[in-house]
Amino acid sequence: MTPSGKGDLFDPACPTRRLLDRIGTKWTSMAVKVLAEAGEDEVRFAELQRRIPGVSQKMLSVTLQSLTRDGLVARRVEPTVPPRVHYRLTVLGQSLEVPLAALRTWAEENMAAIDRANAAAAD
Amino acid sequence: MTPSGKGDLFDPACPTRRLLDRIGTKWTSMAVKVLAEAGEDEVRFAELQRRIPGVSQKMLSVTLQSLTRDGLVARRVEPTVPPRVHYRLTVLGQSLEVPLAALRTWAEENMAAIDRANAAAAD
DNA sequence: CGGAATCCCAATCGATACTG
DNA sequence: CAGTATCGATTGGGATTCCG
Repeated sequence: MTPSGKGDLFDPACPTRRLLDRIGTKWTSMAVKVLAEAGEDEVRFAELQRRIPGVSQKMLSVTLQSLTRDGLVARRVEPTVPPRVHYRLTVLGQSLEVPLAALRTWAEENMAAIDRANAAAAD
Repeated sequence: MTPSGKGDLFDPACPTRRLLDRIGTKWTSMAVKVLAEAGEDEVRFAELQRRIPGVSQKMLSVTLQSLTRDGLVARRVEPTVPPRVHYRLTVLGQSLEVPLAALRTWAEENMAAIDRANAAAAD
């Protein structure tokens, strides 16, 4: 990356876009929310899938991998057979939950207004 | 839209995902930021493009259309020739800026930690 | 049980060209 | 100037199958 070439892009100093690329991915915010609701408790893979309606095994898997690589989620494997894998938010992940919760609150309070604007624009 | 159709999915009671679908789109958050920085002032199309490095005419256009339909941005056309089109955040758009700014702050403060986690995971 | 691998479709985005 | 139209490349993500 960093094509210092020509039409060169925005600035690498814009972490916001990079963050939105991550949390904007289809299932990430829901996974963070579910894990945040669990508080200190760990949540197993299947349980997460149950609590995130519509998510496929694959997408939940890649989503959790991504969050784990980013240091937002911690993964713990019980070496039993069959294995049990537990997830929880890291401290960093919990700190992200704060602004994310604010965004959720905004969404809950204002999506209706956005829907109304869209309906009005549909003329 | 209005996923009353079929591709329908999880619960419609989750406005967060729908919001993230919008602001998570590549240029939306940057456009909102630039418009927010302008405060009460209006910003012209070309000026927005100048302030959002890398955005194409087309993408800026569709982004602004989307924001306008959502009632987050107001569009004003001066019927001169050539025309001048001005954009500004609506009150709703300004209210979105608040949680969005919080997310930006988080991003600026913690993306480095995420990058470090990624580097550490690259083993 | 919790993934990894593969396939495939749909949406997104960029480049380019054209218009009022 | 501020778009719209079209096309092609890239990506996201769902379904399915296989593995430890």
